[in-house]
Amino acid sequence: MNYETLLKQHQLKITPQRIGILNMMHSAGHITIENLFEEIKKQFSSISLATLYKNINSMLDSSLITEVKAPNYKTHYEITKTPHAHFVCTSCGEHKDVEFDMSNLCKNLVDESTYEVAKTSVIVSGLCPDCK
Amino acid sequence: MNYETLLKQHQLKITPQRIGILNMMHSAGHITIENLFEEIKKQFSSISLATLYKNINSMLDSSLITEVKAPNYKTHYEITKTPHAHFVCTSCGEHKDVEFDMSNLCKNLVDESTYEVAKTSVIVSGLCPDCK
DNA sequence: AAGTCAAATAAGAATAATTATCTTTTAAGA
DNA sequence: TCTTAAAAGATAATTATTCTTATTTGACTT
Repeated sequence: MNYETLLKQHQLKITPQRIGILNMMHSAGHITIENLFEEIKKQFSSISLATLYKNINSMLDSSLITEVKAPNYKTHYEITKTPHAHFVCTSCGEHKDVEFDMSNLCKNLVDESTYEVAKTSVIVSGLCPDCK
Repeated sequence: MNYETLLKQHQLKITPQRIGILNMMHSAGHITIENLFEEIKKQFSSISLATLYKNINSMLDSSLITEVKAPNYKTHYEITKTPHAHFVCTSCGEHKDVEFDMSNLCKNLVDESTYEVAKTSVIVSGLCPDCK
């Protein structure tokens, strides 16, 4: 699916800046605000940091993107995909997606008759294969 | 165990401010920097915010405390306990500990022959029993 | 118990990160 | 096309965090 229709589905206006942000985010996999700004400036030299923040926030509000907040690392952003876990390498800092069935996890976590589970975030840190 | 020996174990100097911070953190369970500062000022009216930040950082470095970074919420801090998961209520904002066996989870998550897992963070959000 | 020293504190300056304000521009529907 | 609400850009304001310097204090030694 392309980003135009994705934005439309989330009732967000289609702008070149937003397309650019989503492209960067997609090719990086996960990216911080500051890296995103660096990259996006290459394409839109006059883009304002405020525009970036505002777009990040509106895309977060609509759940088009997701924030990944790993302990000891800056927040990374990714395009929302099917639920999965993250692995963060303490050596190279890389954030990697890890396939994982969240719904199964929740059954073991809290009593779903008393809690109403909405989202689950699983972040594992350690050494990735390259750094081990 | 009291906080003096806990600090000593982590090779941190015992100061009244640090004892106070740990007391607040313990009674709150999980607390943000700003709430911690509000509370601690009642006890140490002249405490500096820089002191709070520096202590939080040194206690994080030594793993005496742990940061809990839930999506959409400010970072909360807690005294490091045995590994457990967290539940964050999207209605009242409460952070609650949830018993959970992390080591078991990891076995299903990544191939431990290629990855070296150090820590795991599991944060579930939704409605707590009181808000459901 | 007094002396020493590295580390911690306080105060405030400096820097970084995020949000708000205001004007201009633009996407999208009539 | 025209219209309008929303988005972009510029920059100010706010908030969060770190740094600097002088002073104080905890912990260790004698």
